Amino acid sequence: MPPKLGILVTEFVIMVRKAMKSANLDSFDRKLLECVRRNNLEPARSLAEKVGLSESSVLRRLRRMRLEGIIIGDIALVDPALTGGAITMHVLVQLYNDGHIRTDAFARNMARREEVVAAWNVAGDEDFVLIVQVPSMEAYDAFTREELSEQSHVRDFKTLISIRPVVDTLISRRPLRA
Amino acid sequence: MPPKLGILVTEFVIMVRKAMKSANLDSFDRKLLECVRRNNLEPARSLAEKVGLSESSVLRRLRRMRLEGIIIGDIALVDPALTGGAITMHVLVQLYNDGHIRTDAFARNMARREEVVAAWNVAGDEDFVLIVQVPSMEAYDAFTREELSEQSHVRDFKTLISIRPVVDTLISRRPLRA
DNA sequence: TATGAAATGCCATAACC
DNA sequence: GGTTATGGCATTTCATA
Repeated sequence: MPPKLGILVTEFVIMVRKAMKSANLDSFDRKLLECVRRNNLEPARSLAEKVGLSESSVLRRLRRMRLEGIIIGDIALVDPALTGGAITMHVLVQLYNDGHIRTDAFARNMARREEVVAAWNVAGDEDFVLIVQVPSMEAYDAFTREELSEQSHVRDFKTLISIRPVVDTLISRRPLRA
Repeated sequence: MPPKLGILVTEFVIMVRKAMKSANLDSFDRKLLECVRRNNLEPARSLAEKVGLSESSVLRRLRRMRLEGIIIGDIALVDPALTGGAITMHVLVQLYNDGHIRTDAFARNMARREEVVAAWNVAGDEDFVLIVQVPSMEAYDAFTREELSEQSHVRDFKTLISIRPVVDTLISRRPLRA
Protein backbone atom coordinates (compact mmCIF):
# COMPACT_ATOMS: atom_id res chain seq x y z
CA MET A 1 0.00 0.00 0.00
CA PRO A 2 1.52 3.37 -1.03
CA PRO A 3 2.16 5.78 1.89
CA LYS A 4 -0.38 8.38 0.78
CA LEU A 5 -3.16 5.85 0.60
CA GLY A 6 -2.10 4.49 3.97
CA ILE A 7 -2.46 7.93 5.51
CA LEU A 8 -5.86 8.38 3.90
CA VAL A 9 -7.04 5.06 5.26
CA THR A 10 -5.73 5.93 8.71
CA GLU A 11 -7.51 9.26 8.68
CA PHE A 12 -10.68 7.59 7.51
CA VAL A 13 -10.52 5.08 10.32
CA ILE A 14 -10.08 7.90 12.81
CA MET A 15 -13.04 9.77 11.30
CA VAL A 16 -15.22 6.68 11.52
CA ARG A 17 -14.15 6.10 15.10
CA LYS A 18 -14.99 9.65 16.08
CA ALA A 19 -18.29 9.46 14.27
CA MET A 20 -19.13 6.24 16.06
CA LYS A 21 -17.91 7.60 19.34
CA SER A 22 -19.98 10.74 19.07
CA ALA A 23 -23.06 8.59 18.62
CA ASN A 24 -24.55 9.70 21.89
CA LEU A 25 -24.76 7.23 24.67
CA ASP A 26 -28.20 6.68 26.10
CA SER A 27 -28.93 6.24 29.79
CA PHE A 28 -28.48 2.46 29.55
CA ASP A 29 -24.99 2.89 28.15
CA ARG A 30 -24.09 5.35 30.87
CA LYS A 31 -25.37 3.08 33.60
CA LEU A 32 -23.37 0.21 32.16
CA LEU A 33 -20.25 2.34 32.02
CA GLU A 34 -20.73 3.36 35.64
CA CYS A 35 -20.84 -0.31 36.58
CA VAL A 36 -18.00 -1.77 34.54
CA ARG A 37 -15.85 1.20 35.43
CA ARG A 38 -15.88 -0.11 39.00
CA ASN A 39 -15.94 -3.82 38.19
CA ASN A 40 -15.65 -5.23 34.71
CA LEU A 41 -15.86 -8.86 35.83
CA GLU A 42 -19.47 -8.56 36.94
CA PRO A 43 -21.63 -11.06 35.00
CA ALA A 44 -24.01 -9.67 32.40
CA ARG A 45 -26.93 -11.22 34.22
CA SER A 46 -26.26 -9.10 37.27
CA LEU A 47 -25.71 -5.98 35.14
CA ALA A 48 -28.96 -6.68 33.33
CA GLU A 49 -30.91 -6.54 36.60
CA LYS A 50 -29.23 -3.31 37.65
CA VAL A 51 -29.84 -1.37 34.45
CA GLY A 52 -33.16 -2.95 33.45
CA LEU A 53 -32.26 -4.73 30.23
CA SER A 54 -31.89 -8.31 29.07
CA GLU A 55 -28.60 -10.13 29.35
CA SER A 56 -28.05 -10.17 25.60
CA SER A 57 -28.65 -6.45 25.25
CA VAL A 58 -26.14 -5.75 27.98
CA LEU A 59 -23.49 -7.85 26.25
CA ARG A 60 -24.25 -6.30 22.88
CA ARG A 61 -23.93 -2.79 24.25
CA LEU A 62 -20.68 -3.53 26.06
CA ARG A 63 -19.17 -5.11 22.96
CA ARG A 64 -20.24 -2.14 20.86
CA MET A 65 -18.69 0.34 23.29
CA ARG A 66 -15.47 -1.66 23.30
CA LEU A 67 -15.33 -1.66 19.51
CA GLU A 68 -16.08 2.02 19.26
CA GLY A 69 -13.38 2.95 21.72
CA ILE A 70 -15.74 4.26 24.37
CA ILE A 71 -14.33 1.55 26.58
CA ILE A 72 -10.64 1.82 25.81
CA GLY A 73 -9.40 -1.08 27.90
CA ASP A 74 -10.07 -3.66 30.58
CA ILE A 75 -7.42 -4.01 33.23
CA ALA A 76 -6.63 -5.42 36.65
CA LEU A 77 -5.47 -2.89 39.22
CA VAL A 78 -2.32 -3.97 41.02
CA ASP A 79 -1.31 -2.85 44.50
CA PRO A 80 0.59 0.42 44.00
CA ALA A 81 3.29 -0.80 46.37
CA LEU A 82 4.30 -3.24 43.65
CA THR A 83 4.18 -0.79 40.77
CA GLY A 84 5.07 2.69 41.84
CA GLY A 85 8.38 3.89 43.12
CA ALA A 86 8.41 4.52 46.84
CA ILE A 87 9.11 8.23 46.51
CA THR A 88 6.98 10.71 44.56
CA MET A 89 8.42 14.03 43.44
CA HIS A 90 6.86 17.01 41.76
CA VAL A 91 9.21 18.94 39.57
CA LEU A 92 8.59 22.39 38.15
CA VAL A 93 10.81 23.03 35.14
CA GLN A 94 11.70 26.24 33.36
CA LEU A 95 13.33 26.08 29.94
CA TYR A 96 15.17 28.81 28.10
CA ASN A 97 12.48 30.40 26.05
CA ASP A 98 13.25 29.99 22.40
CA GLY A 99 10.32 28.45 20.68
CA HIS A 100 8.69 25.09 20.38
CA ILE A 101 11.70 23.05 19.34
CA ARG A 102 13.21 22.74 22.80
CA THR A 103 9.79 22.24 24.36
CA ASP A 104 9.04 19.31 22.10
CA ALA A 105 12.48 17.82 22.59
CA PHE A 106 12.12 18.06 26.34
CA ALA A 107 8.68 16.46 26.20
CA ARG A 108 10.08 13.58 24.19
CA ASN A 109 12.89 13.07 26.67
CA MET A 110 10.42 12.94 29.54
CA ALA A 111 8.28 10.39 27.71
CA ARG A 112 11.33 8.16 27.44
CA ARG A 113 12.12 8.15 31.16
CA GLU A 114 10.58 5.41 33.26
CA GLU A 115 10.68 7.64 36.32
CA VAL A 116 8.27 10.16 34.79
CA VAL A 117 4.77 9.00 35.58
CA ALA A 118 3.07 12.10 34.18
CA ALA A 119 4.12 15.41 32.68
CA TRP A 120 2.33 18.51 31.46
CA ASN A 121 3.37 21.46 29.42
CA VAL A 122 1.96 24.40 31.37
CA ALA A 123 1.46 28.13 30.98
CA GLY A 124 2.74 30.57 33.56
CA ASP A 125 6.11 31.00 35.23
CA GLU A 126 6.93 27.36 34.75
CA ASP A 127 7.08 25.39 31.49
CA PHE A 128 6.59 21.83 32.72
CA VAL A 129 5.15 20.03 35.68
CA LEU A 130 6.48 16.51 36.17
CA ILE A 131 5.39 13.76 38.47
CA VAL A 132 8.39 11.55 39.06
CA GLN A 133 8.38 8.27 40.95
CA VAL A 134 11.67 6.74 42.07
CA PRO A 135 12.69 3.94 44.44
CA SER A 136 15.38 6.02 46.17
CA MET A 137 16.94 9.46 46.44
CA GLU A 138 19.94 8.18 44.51
CA ALA A 139 17.66 7.36 41.63
CA TYR A 140 16.13 10.82 41.80
CA ASP A 141 19.56 12.40 41.90
CA ALA A 142 20.59 10.47 38.80
CA PHE A 143 17.40 11.51 37.04
CA THR A 144 17.83 15.21 37.76
CA ARG A 145 21.47 15.15 36.71
CA GLU A 146 20.83 13.40 33.42
CA GLU A 147 17.66 15.20 32.39
CA LEU A 148 17.80 18.55 34.15
CA SER A 149 21.13 19.77 35.58
CA GLU A 150 23.25 18.64 32.65
CA GLN A 151 20.80 19.86 30.01
CA SER A 152 21.79 23.26 28.71
CA HIS A 153 18.26 24.24 27.69
CA VAL A 154 16.92 23.78 31.23
CA ARG A 155 17.03 27.17 32.92
CA ASP A 156 15.91 26.03 36.36
CA PHE A 157 13.91 23.41 38.18
CA LYS A 158 12.30 23.13 41.57
CA THR A 159 11.58 19.90 43.40
CA LEU A 160 8.63 19.32 45.70
CA ILE A 161 9.01 16.14 47.70
CA SER A 162 5.68 14.46 48.33
CA ILE A 163 5.10 13.77 51.99
CA ARG A 164 1.91 11.84 51.35
CA PRO A 165 -0.86 11.67 48.79
CA VAL A 166 -4.04 13.11 50.30
CA VAL A 167 -6.27 12.53 47.29
CA ASP A 168 -5.61 9.84 44.74
CA THR A 169 -8.13 8.87 42.12
CA LEU A 170 -5.38 8.15 39.63
CA ILE A 171 -3.79 4.85 38.83
CA SER A 172 -0.61 4.17 36.94
CA ARG A 173 -0.23 2.06 33.84
CA ARG A 174 3.53 1.90 34.14
CA PRO A 175 5.18 -1.55 33.96
CA LEU A 176 5.87 -3.50 37.13
CA ARG A 177 9.23 -3.02 38.80
CA ALA A 178 11.74 -5.81 39.15
CA MET B 1 -19.69 -8.89 69.42
CA PRO B 2 -18.20 -6.45 72.01
CA PRO B 3 -16.30 -3.51 70.53
CA LYS B 4 -12.89 -4.54 71.88
CA LEU B 5 -13.15 -7.97 70.34
CA GLY B 6 -14.30 -6.44 67.08
CA ILE B 7 -11.23 -4.24 66.96
CA LEU B 8 -9.00 -7.20 67.73
CA VAL B 9 -10.55 -9.21 64.93
CA THR B 10 -10.20 -6.32 62.52
CA GLU B 11 -6.55 -5.90 63.40
CA PHE B 12 -5.99 -9.61 63.02
CA VAL B 13 -7.53 -9.59 59.57
CA ILE B 14 -5.27 -6.70 58.57
CA MET B 15 -2.23 -8.54 59.92
CA VAL B 16 -3.11 -11.66 58.02
CA ARG B 17 -3.66 -9.67 54.84
CA LYS B 18 -0.29 -7.99 55.13
CA ALA B 19 1.38 -11.29 55.90
CA MET B 20 -0.25 -12.83 52.86
CA LYS B 21 0.63 -9.85 50.71
CA SER B 22 4.25 -9.89 51.75
CA ALA B 23 4.44 -13.53 50.71
CA ASN B 24 6.76 -12.83 47.81
CA LEU B 25 5.44 -13.26 44.34
CA ASP B 26 7.33 -15.66 42.14
CA SER B 27 8.10 -15.06 38.49
CA PHE B 28 4.83 -16.72 37.40
CA ASP B 29 2.84 -14.31 39.54
CA ARG B 30 4.71 -11.36 38.14
CA LYS B 31 4.19 -12.48 34.58
CA LEU B 32 0.50 -12.93 35.24
CA LEU B 33 0.27 -9.47 36.78
CA GLU B 34 2.02 -7.99 33.76
CA CYS B 35 -0.63 -9.57 31.54
CA VAL B 36 -3.84 -8.85 33.44
CA ARG B 37 -2.60 -5.35 34.11
CA ARG B 38 -2.95 -4.72 30.39
CA ASN B 39 -5.97 -6.94 29.78
CA ASN B 40 -7.89 -8.71 32.50
CA LEU B 41 -10.41 -10.28 30.12
CA GLU B 42 -7.86 -12.54 28.50
CA PRO B 43 -8.88 -16.19 28.97
CA ALA B 44 -6.83 -18.30 31.35
CA ARG B 45 -6.00 -20.67 28.53
CA SER B 46 -4.18 -17.94 26.67
CA LEU B 47 -2.45 -16.74 29.83
CA ALA B 48 -1.36 -20.29 30.60
CA GLU B 49 0.48 -20.53 27.28
CA LYS B 50 2.21 -17.20 27.80
CA VAL B 51 3.51 -17.87 31.29
CA GLY B 52 4.08 -21.61 30.96
CA LEU B 53 1.56 -22.98 33.42
CA SER B 54 -1.64 -24.97 33.27
CA GLU B 55 -4.99 -23.24 33.01
CA SER B 56 -6.03 -24.16 36.54
CA SER B 57 -2.80 -22.91 38.07
CA VAL B 58 -3.28 -19.61 36.35
CA LEU B 59 -6.81 -19.29 37.70
CA ARG B 60 -5.75 -20.32 41.18
CA ARG B 61 -2.96 -17.78 41.26
CA LEU B 62 -5.16 -14.99 40.00
CA ARG B 63 -7.85 -15.77 42.54
CA ARG B 64 -5.29 -15.89 45.32
CA MET B 65 -3.84 -12.52 44.31
CA ARG B 66 -7.31 -11.03 44.23
CA LEU B 67 -8.10 -12.34 47.70
CA GLU B 68 -4.79 -11.16 49.12
CA GLY B 69 -5.24 -7.66 47.76
CA ILE B 70 -2.33 -7.85 45.36
CA ILE B 71 -4.89 -7.31 42.63
CA ILE B 72 -7.02 -4.57 44.14
CA GLY B 73 -9.64 -4.28 41.42
CA ASP B 74 -10.77 -5.11 37.90
CA ILE B 75 -12.10 -2.24 35.86
CA ALA B 76 -13.02 -1.05 32.39
CA LEU B 77 -11.22 2.07 31.22
CA VAL B 78 -13.57 4.65 29.75
CA ASP B 79 -12.59 7.26 27.20
CA PRO B 80 -11.22 10.20 29.20
CA ALA B 81 -13.30 12.59 27.12
CA LEU B 82 -16.34 11.19 28.90
CA THR B 83 -14.87 11.27 32.37
CA GLY B 84 -12.37 14.03 32.90
CA GLY B 85 -12.96 17.72 32.82
CA ALA B 86 -11.68 19.43 29.69
CA ILE B 87 -9.24 21.68 31.54
CA THR B 88 -6.44 20.50 33.79
CA MET B 89 -4.90 22.83 36.35
CA HIS B 90 -1.98 22.43 38.69
CA VAL B 91 -2.29 24.38 41.89
CA LEU B 92 0.52 25.04 44.37
CA VAL B 93 -0.90 25.94 47.76
CA GLN B 94 0.76 27.54 50.78
CA LEU B 95 -1.02 27.43 54.13
CA TYR B 96 -0.32 29.51 57.21
CA ASN B 97 2.10 27.40 59.13
CA ASP B 98 0.56 26.41 62.44
CA GLY B 99 0.79 22.69 62.79
CA HIS B 100 -0.95 19.68 61.43
CA ILE B 101 -4.53 20.62 62.21
CA ARG B 102 -4.97 22.96 59.25
CA THR B 103 -3.06 20.66 56.97
CA ASP B 104 -5.36 17.76 57.75
CA ALA B 105 -8.47 19.91 57.45
CA PHE B 106 -7.32 21.18 54.06
CA ALA B 107 -6.58 17.66 52.89
CA ARG B 108 -10.06 16.57 53.91
CA ASN B 109 -11.62 19.47 52.05
CA MET B 110 -9.71 18.57 48.92
CA ALA B 111 -10.81 14.94 49.15
CA ARG B 112 -14.41 16.15 49.16
CA ARG B 113 -14.13 18.18 45.95
CA GLU B 114 -14.97 16.42 42.70
CA GLU B 115 -12.65 18.76 40.82
CA VAL B 116 -9.59 17.53 42.67
CA VAL B 117 -8.28 14.50 40.81
CA ALA B 118 -5.14 14.15 42.91
CA ALA B 119 -3.44 16.03 45.73
CA TRP B 120 -0.22 15.69 47.64
CA ASN B 121 1.09 17.17 50.83
CA VAL B 122 4.61 18.24 49.91
CA ALA B 123 7.75 19.52 51.58
CA GLY B 124 9.44 22.71 50.45
CA ASP B 125 8.14 26.19 49.78
CA GLU B 126 4.68 24.88 49.00
CA ASP B 127 2.41 22.80 51.21
CA PHE B 128 0.16 21.14 48.66
CA VAL B 129 0.18 20.25 45.00
CA LEU B 130 -3.28 19.77 43.49
CA ILE B 131 -4.33 18.43 40.14
CA VAL B 132 -7.71 19.92 39.37
CA GLN B 133 -9.91 19.03 36.41
CA VAL B 134 -12.81 21.29 35.47
CA PRO B 135 -15.13 21.63 32.49
CA SER B 136 -14.72 25.42 32.25
CA MET B 137 -12.89 28.42 33.62
CA GLU B 138 -16.02 29.42 35.49
CA ALA B 139 -15.91 26.13 37.33
CA TYR B 140 -12.26 26.69 38.18
CA ASP B 141 -13.00 30.17 39.38
CA ALA B 142 -15.75 28.87 41.65
CA PHE B 143 -13.42 26.21 42.99
CA THR B 144 -10.62 28.62 43.84
CA ARG B 145 -13.01 31.04 45.49
CA GLU B 146 -14.68 28.46 47.67
CA GLU B 147 -11.62 26.46 48.64
CA LEU B 148 -8.71 28.86 48.37
CA SER B 149 -9.42 32.60 48.22
CA GLU B 150 -12.14 32.60 50.85
CA GLN B 151 -10.27 30.28 53.20
CA SER B 152 -8.42 32.23 55.86
CA HIS B 153 -5.82 29.55 56.45
CA VAL B 154 -4.66 29.62 52.81
CA ARG B 155 -1.74 31.99 52.61
CA ASP B 156 -1.28 31.88 48.85
CA PHE B 157 -1.80 29.71 45.81
CA LYS B 158 -0.39 29.61 42.32
CA THR B 159 -2.15 28.17 39.28
CA LEU B 160 -0.40 26.45 36.40
CA ILE B 161 -2.72 25.94 33.45
CA SER B 162 -1.96 22.77 31.57
CA ILE B 163 -1.44 23.37 27.87
CA ARG B 164 -1.19 19.67 27.07
CA PRO B 165 -0.19 16.46 28.76
CA VAL B 166 3.11 15.24 27.30
CA VAL B 167 3.35 12.08 29.35
CA ASP B 168 0.33 10.34 30.74
CA THR B 169 0.47 6.91 32.26
CA LEU B 170 -2.24 7.78 34.75
CA ILE B 171 -5.93 7.14 34.52
CA SER B 172 -8.70 8.54 36.64
CA ARG B 173 -11.20 6.58 38.68
CA ARG B 174 -13.49 9.57 39.14
CA PRO B 175 -17.22 9.08 38.43
CA LEU B 176 -18.66 9.85 35.00
CA ARG B 177 -19.93 13.33 34.39
CA ALA B 178 -23.56 14.02 33.60
C1' DT C 1 -32.50 -1.15 13.98
C1' DA C 2 -32.61 -2.84 18.62
C1' DT C 3 -34.72 -5.99 21.68
C1' DG C 4 -35.65 -10.58 24.27
C1' DA C 5 -35.44 -15.75 24.26
C1' DA C 6 -33.40 -20.07 23.36
C1' DA C 7 -29.45 -23.25 21.50
C1' DT C 8 -24.63 -23.63 21.23
C1' DG C 9 -19.91 -23.43 22.74
C1' DC C 10 -16.44 -21.62 25.66
C1' DC C 11 -14.58 -20.82 30.12
C1' DA C 12 -14.09 -20.88 35.20
C1' DT C 13 -14.82 -23.81 39.13
C1' DA C 14 -14.05 -27.52 42.11
C1' DA C 15 -13.39 -31.97 42.79
C1' DC C 16 -9.84 -35.33 42.06
C1' DC C 17 -4.34 -37.23 41.34
C1' DG D 1 1.03 -27.95 40.11
C1' DG D 2 -1.77 -30.80 36.64
C1' DT D 3 -6.21 -33.33 35.04
C1' DT D 4 -11.01 -33.98 34.55
C1' DA D 5 -16.14 -33.36 35.24
C1' DT D 6 -19.46 -29.95 36.23
C1' DG D 7 -21.83 -25.49 36.17
C1' DG D 8 -22.04 -20.86 34.59
C1' DC D 9 -21.49 -17.50 31.38
C1' DA D 10 -20.93 -15.40 26.78
C1' DT D 11 -21.96 -15.94 21.98
C1' DT D 12 -24.85 -16.78 18.29
C1' DT D 13 -29.06 -17.27 16.05
C1' DC D 14 -33.72 -16.31 15.51
C1' DA D 15 -38.25 -14.21 16.07
C1' DT D 16 -40.34 -9.84 17.08
C1' DA D 17 -41.68 -5.02 17.10
